[in-house]
This record gives sequence, C-alpha cells and structure tokens, in this order.
Amino acid sequence: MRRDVFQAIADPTRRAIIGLIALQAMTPNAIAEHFDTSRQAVSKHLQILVECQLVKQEQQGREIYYLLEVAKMKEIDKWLEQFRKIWEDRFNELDTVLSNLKTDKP
Amino acid sequence: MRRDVFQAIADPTRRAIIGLIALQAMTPNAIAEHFDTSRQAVSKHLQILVECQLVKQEQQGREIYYLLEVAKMKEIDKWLEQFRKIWEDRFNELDTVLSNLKTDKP
DNA sequence: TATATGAGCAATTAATCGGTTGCGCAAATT
DNA sequence: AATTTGCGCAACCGATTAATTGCTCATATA
Repeated sequence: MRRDVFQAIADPTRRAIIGLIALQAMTPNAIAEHFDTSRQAVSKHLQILVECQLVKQEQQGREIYYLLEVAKMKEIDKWLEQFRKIWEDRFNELDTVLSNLKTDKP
Repeated sequence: MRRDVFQAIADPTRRAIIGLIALQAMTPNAIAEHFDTSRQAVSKHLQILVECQLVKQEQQGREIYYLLEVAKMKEIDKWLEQFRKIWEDRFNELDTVLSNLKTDKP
C-alpha cells in the first residue's frame, strides 16, 4: 500500500491524533479515550501513521507509546514552499498596485 | 459532501493540478493534456478543488479557466504552524545538547 | 498460578473514491 | 444553418477506506 504523508493527514481523526501526541507520547488506549471511537480504530490510524513515518512507536513493557516524527511533518511544509513563493509574489504585486495608486493620486 | 482542504490535497493528481494552475490559469482540456487521464477525470478533480475553494473558475466564452485560490493554501500552512513551533523547540533542545558537549570537551 | 489488561492481527461490511462512458448544452467555426 | 468543440452532469464499476467484531499473545496483577 503506497501511502504518503498527504493521504495520512487527509483524515480528521488522524490529524487530531497527530495534534495529541505532538504534545506528549501516548498509548493507543489513552488516545482512544480522547475520541468516541474504538481502540482498534485508533490503532489502525496509528498503523497508517507509522507506515508513512509520521509517527513512531516505543515499546515500554506491554504498553506501546506513539510519538510524533517531527521531521516528517516538514515534508508537507516542503511542498507548500513552492506556493509560498507565489503567494508572496502576489502580495508584492498588490503592494506595487497600491503604491502606484498613491503616486498617481497627487 | 463535507470536503476539506486536506482531503483535496491527498490525491497526487490533484496536487499536480494545483502545481500546474499555480503558474497560470488553465482550462480542463489543457490540464488533461498534462496527464494521461481523461478530461472528465480532471474535471472531477477540479470540481472537488472548487468545492473546497482551493481553486476558482473564470468563464471566458465557452472556456472555463481554473485558477488557484492562494489564500486557501494558507489554511494548510496554518495547521502546520502549531507543529512548526514544536519542531523548532526540538532543534533548540538539540542545540543545547550540542553546546553542552562543546563546553564539556575541554 | 489464575486472571485481567494492553495491544496487534484478520475477516467482514458499508461507504467513499477515482475513473470510464454516454449524454446534452452552449459557444465557436465552417 | 450545420458541424465541431469545450465542458458539465449522471450513471455505473472496481478499488480503497474506515470502522466493527472476534481472535490470540504477552505482560502485569491478584
């Protein structure tokens, strides 16, 4: 199953999970308590997140803590980069228009 | 159909379409030429992108130009914001560790 | 040692997705 | 006026998805 980061964050529950464990590592049961889904459902989401390396596991006795792989989040940021350039340019254009309006006024 | 921006960019073809029309507005046929999918398939993707306001239409005769709504792209950026703070903090921690190593050396 | 608990694995199901095909309509082109 | 072209709409189909249920295994706890 070719899963990428973008598909992983498409699901709102998954985004919520990411938001949760970003603050501190948690076990599947602990995460599930924050939603009204079953533990298994959460586990599946976690599996997907692990698969595309947005999240990693850390076994501790019989409990498994899930924690955010911050580095992987940057992949999304990297994709946005190209558009950031564009939207900054558009703002610059707007600035130009505005300053032209000013200089034309008097 | 409750569609959000994240679901919209989950599809690789859709991301490619966004990348294309970011540079210049295009018609469905023109876009379809860049992929090996049918015009209708592209049209469906465009419909989804319009639905969640990542893209808007501009009729020109019988042709419809699709162009990027740059502002909406920022919504993704906004979501990343909270994690950006975290990953910067982690790097700062790393910096601290590194500088401690340095000062401990001599 | 017996029992309770945390968690992964597998099978099933309903819903959704991405794509194709066929249609009709309006604007260009001849 | 007749034809071509651009495009949205609707129906359909196979693949994928998210969630449920039932199972087993290993680690705690009594």
